Amino acid sequence: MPSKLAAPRGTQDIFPPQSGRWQELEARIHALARRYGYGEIRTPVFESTELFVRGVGETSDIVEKEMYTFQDKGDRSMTLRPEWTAPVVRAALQHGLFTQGPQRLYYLGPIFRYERPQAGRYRQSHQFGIECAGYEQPEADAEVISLAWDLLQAYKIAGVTLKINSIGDETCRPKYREALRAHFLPHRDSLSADSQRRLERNPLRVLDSKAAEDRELVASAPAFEDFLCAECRAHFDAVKRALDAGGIAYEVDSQIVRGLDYYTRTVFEFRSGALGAQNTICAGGRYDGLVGSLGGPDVPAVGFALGLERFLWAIESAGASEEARREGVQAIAIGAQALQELLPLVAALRHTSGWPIFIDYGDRKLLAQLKMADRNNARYALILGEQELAEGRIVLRDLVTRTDRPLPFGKDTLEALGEMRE
RNA sequence: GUGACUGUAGCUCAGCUGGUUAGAGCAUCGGCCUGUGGCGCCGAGGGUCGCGGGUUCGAACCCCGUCAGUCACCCCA
Repeated sequence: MPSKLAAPRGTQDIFPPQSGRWQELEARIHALARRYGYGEIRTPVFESTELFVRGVGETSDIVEKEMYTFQDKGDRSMTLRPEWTAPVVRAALQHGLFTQGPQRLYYLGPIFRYERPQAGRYRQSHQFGIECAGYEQPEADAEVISLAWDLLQAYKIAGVTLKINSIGDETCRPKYREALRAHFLPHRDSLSADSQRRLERNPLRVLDSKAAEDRELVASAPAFEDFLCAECRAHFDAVKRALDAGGIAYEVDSQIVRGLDYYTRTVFEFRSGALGAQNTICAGGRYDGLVGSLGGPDVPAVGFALGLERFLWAIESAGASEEARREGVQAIAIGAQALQELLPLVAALRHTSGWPIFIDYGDRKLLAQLKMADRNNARYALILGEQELAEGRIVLRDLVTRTDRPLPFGKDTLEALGEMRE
């Protein structure tokens, strides 16, 4: 706290053991994506500002006030990635992926948004997401939702609900927009200031409002489901059927709209009741027009983004704090000579055993080093002191059962240790 | 961008209505202990009381400003 150099607002440093939980989640994500046939894409952390303005939408909150934008030395306007979909599409276009048939890609990494931080909201946060491009079929929507579902199920987080909706396409959305306008316009003056503005620019967004004065009007607003064109209705029905067939529990919620401009047809959110005000941990939908609007061919696509910070928070509040397993060996030398003798064994163990090998160079007493072993959560201690040195032995102490076992010290030690492994 | 609350040791916090050299627990280091641990006992180091200004004989405490943190709003992962 006295340090003047602190991490920037809304960012965080992650240490053990917390970093271990990140690694575990990330490993699970990579494995899951692989099982669904998705390959990882990595893109630059910053992009040309124009990409996000065009991709995310000029009137979206992200572009209007949340971007980390700067001029580089060549006087180009650059922006730290506030979301992944636009960069993924850009990269796929740049390298001609869309001429090579359907693409299944996933990403895992940081995003940046200039916002006031609060519980579950950061200026640098991390997202896992997937993009399934090249299929307009509802099976793709179901696949994407199913992958997210599997990840959430794997952690058995209670109180997570999946809400889905359809926000139509170019055919039916204008009609619905008009119906919404007709619904709200007579009561315009009783709406919140924000909603009045939204009514002008994008009436769909009024449904997003949580303002108390808007609640009643929003609840009584017409549902998009009643305005869907035949094609969109058929698509939505097929998505629901596929989810049913997959045993995925969902709830149709006509108020799910999503903040980004590029969504079409299916939109969905996973929310956790265990979190604070920011309770959406995963959200996504279909964006059939985005690739075309970024100058590419007419490629339909569907995807989601999942916030890792919120997901980890949900996992933790589910209370699954399991005891750290004891693992590895604390190599203990007593005295300078013993240390020199022990070092080659430490090196050999690090190369061959697969265990974490801990060692202290501080010339501490046995007792102190055993305490270190506890702190390191080591399973065994390998003790080499004067007596052992003189007798050509080394003591392997099981730190759980507290039993000692003398082993020959020398070239047989590794072999003897190998027998310890199950 | 707006609002509320908070800011004392590495961490968690105490510090009564402003009154001498600012405390505790945990953690760290050392000792008890020439070699058998998570416990115990003893001791040590570590603080511009977020920062700046003001009121006062005197401020960690009161006032103003500022910065930071937390939560909430808007909105979102």
